[in-house]
Amino acid sequence: MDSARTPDDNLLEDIVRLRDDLRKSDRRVAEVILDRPEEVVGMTLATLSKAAEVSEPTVIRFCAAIGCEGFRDLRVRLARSLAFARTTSHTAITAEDDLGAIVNKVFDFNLSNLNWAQSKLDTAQIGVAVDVLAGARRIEFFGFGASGIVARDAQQKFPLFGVPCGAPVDSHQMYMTADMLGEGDVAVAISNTGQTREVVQAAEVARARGAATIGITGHAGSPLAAHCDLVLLVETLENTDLYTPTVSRLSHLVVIDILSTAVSLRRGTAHHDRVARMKEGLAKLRGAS
Amino acid sequence: MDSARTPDDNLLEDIVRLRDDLRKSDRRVAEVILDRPEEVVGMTLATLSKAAEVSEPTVIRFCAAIGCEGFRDLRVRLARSLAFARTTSHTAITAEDDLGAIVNKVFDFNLSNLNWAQSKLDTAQIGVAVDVLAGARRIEFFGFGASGIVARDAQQKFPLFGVPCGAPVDSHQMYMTADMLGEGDVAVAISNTGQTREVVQAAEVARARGAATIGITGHAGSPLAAHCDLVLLVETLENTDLYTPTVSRLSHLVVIDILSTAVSLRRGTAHHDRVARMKEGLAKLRGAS
DNA sequence: GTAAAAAAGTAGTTAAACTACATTTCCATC
DNA sequence: GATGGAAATGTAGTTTAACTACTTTTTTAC
Repeated sequence: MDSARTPDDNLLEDIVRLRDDLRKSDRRVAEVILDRPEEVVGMTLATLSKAAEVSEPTVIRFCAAIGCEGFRDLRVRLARSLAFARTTSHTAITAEDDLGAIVNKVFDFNLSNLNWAQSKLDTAQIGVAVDVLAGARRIEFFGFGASGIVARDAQQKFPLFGVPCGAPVDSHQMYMTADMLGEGDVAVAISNTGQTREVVQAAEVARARGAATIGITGHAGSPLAAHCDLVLLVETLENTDLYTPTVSRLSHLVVIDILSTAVSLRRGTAHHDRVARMKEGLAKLRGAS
Repeated sequence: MDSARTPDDNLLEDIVRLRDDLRKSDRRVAEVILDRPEEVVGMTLATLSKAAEVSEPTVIRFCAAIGCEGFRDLRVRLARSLAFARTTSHTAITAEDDLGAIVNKVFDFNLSNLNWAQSKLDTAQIGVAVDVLAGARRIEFFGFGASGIVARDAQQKFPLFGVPCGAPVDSHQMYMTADMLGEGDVAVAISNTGQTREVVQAAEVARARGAATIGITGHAGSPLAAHCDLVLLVETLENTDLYTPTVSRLSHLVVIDILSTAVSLRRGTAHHDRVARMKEGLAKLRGAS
């Protein structure tokens, strides 16, 4: 996909991920960069090598190891990375953080994660999912907990999908709904881990009943992926520090936006006019006159 | 807020703005940069001077004229500017867009909106809200439609808030809940336009009953703002193109993340341990072992 | 323990950014 | 229109920074 952005754009996160496979000296450079990236953007090679207590060629080798073409390229790509987020998934929120730091870290985690998800998303798979959804007689979204929020949000997009949409809220309703699906229906099952029992079960049952099943998950080899005809892998920089918010739901919401928009655009003029009219009425309800 | 990233750091726009006041030769450099900025990021001074048909020192002078500390600084700031611009430069989604373009536009609308919201958020107001929420006996979140999704998400954060939290789902329950609130309770009312009748009413009633009211809205002068003790203004780049997704809900979700995290960090060790234990159990439910 | 490979540093070279000075162009005044 | 001064711009050279080549040290495998 020529217009998709590449991981080049999130160098900080690349450094975090590659860190364990780097040479010992390279890791010292990495630590300095991760510790104070905004400063490093303005440093010379000599300054950075001193800060990391390695030689200049070692820094050059570090640049090559992380995929940069020299130090100049490192600086440019780091600046680009910092435009998105100044912290990485490895940064914890602690009780020592003042409110400003909390605000920035929470935003940056989410920004960085969205950017990461975008760069890793397989547009061809999205295209297949759009085909399936555009042909659906009915769509049911299954999710629990944070993914339940995404499922409910997706259901609200039923005017864009252009067919009846549901999002059952408890595990019994989920089972019942899945069981009543059949040929021509689509089940979209959402779970970042891909292991939430109720969601996996719903996908399994829906599939057994003849519905097409689409999984939205962060884990390709998960039980959910195994029970779906199609998997939309939404990679996430999730980290498990106690106070780091669950960021996957935002990228899942964006994927829902994409699916609903793309399906809607498939529908043609009558649908388009109908959606426009509905949005106009909704704006009145919302009071945006 | 000294550590907030602002869209002010946008060299491309600076160049456009300053262009008419630049020297003639400087304008030739500006034209090359504006014509092909992505290339310029990777150029040497010599290459750029040739492309602009000026001498090298003239390019250096151009750098100084636009506020850069030399060519190296120009390159870094241009890279940063481009990273911002890439997320903000999209036209409306139309039926002519291929799927790749839709994917990028949807992501970029959301990314640029989060960036904007972050830069405009008043951290002092967030701090006041955190104080109020940390002292609440009970918290109820009110939202409808897309904001209903946010309210439900916020309610799910009750372990972090550390007090009972609710998010009534229909207008009758919202009214009943608001009416039963009292001194010591907090009502958080969420509406991007600030004009959704049911949400405004809930805030009004809750406030009349003695609850502290916090509004999360994109519009400072709205009816919702008028009925709240405290307003968290979450600015949004919302646009009303038919197929541009409702991006405000993502920034509202991030604000909920911030509030819940900050309140949780206020609670102390016993709460901290309790949250940790709960998250551990939840991870098991989610299957992340 | 030994040899080979990998890692890392020193020394030097090259390229790039920048400064100093000279030349050209433009503007204001008569 | 001519002249002088200021501003703009370029040439030439210097300095700095990035990088390469080779040497030394450390690590790994047998």
